[in-house]
Amino acid sequence: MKISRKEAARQCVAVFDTNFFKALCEPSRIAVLQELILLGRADIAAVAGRLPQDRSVIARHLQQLAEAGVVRAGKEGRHVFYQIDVSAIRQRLEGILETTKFLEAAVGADLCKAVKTGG
Amino acid sequence: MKISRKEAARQCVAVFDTNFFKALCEPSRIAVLQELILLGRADIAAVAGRLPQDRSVIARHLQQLAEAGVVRAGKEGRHVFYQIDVSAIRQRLEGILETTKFLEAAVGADLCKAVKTGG
DNA sequence: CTGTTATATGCATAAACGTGCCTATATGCA
DNA sequence: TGCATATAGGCACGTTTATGCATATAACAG
Repeated sequence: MKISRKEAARQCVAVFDTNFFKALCEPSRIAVLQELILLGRADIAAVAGRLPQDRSVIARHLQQLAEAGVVRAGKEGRHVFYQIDVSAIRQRLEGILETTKFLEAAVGADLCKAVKTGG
Repeated sequence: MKISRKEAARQCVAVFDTNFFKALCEPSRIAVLQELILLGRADIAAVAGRLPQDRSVIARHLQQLAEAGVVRAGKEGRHVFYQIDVSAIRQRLEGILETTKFLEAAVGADLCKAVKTGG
């Protein structure tokens, strides 16, 4: 399907301007995610026990990751267990990749024209 | 191929902790990217002319996008022309998706075990 | 050579964000 | 009820970062 450059730009913004990338662009949150992978499923204290930051900091990072759909939270009594939602991440990435392919089709056609200022 | 959880975590960090996501997590830079898609290939002034920020700000955003491999720069006389590198973005996303699938295979197996603190 | 234009960069400022401390709330245990 | 633990959230502080201005450098036009 041939889509317009304008539509491609709109889709690009819609895909990239989300909390998904925002959540994954911080090294500390990646570290949290790494510990979560190693532990499989763990509560906040268990994750924080393996990282230098304060518990409250880890708790907030996990909240942010959950809002981004990267991890899932499950409350059990006093504990809130987190686990990485790999299939959600994969689906999100597949969607982004699909949009990128549309973008490639829309942009690749006429890259010859160059826009510059008056001079 | 079956990979260990530890190896999956290592790969996850290697993939996510890059300037690629860092470049794409800022709305202003996404706007720059959007204009670049609309214009096809343009110099800094042409992009900045369509955005509220100062030229120098746009120039730095474009530099950052170039360092992340999202756009390509080509100097022609006084002008520096930028264009989005969609195939590079696609290849990068495909690599990330591949890692995510490995992660899915390593993590999905034993998600039953839960780690929590002593209490 | 002079002036104009495009970009790069140093600097200061403001906003966003990560971080840690403290406290409130809630849950579980004796 | 009384106490300990897990989490949530307010608050202040320091760092990062986006932004704009001024200036330097480079290239083109006259």
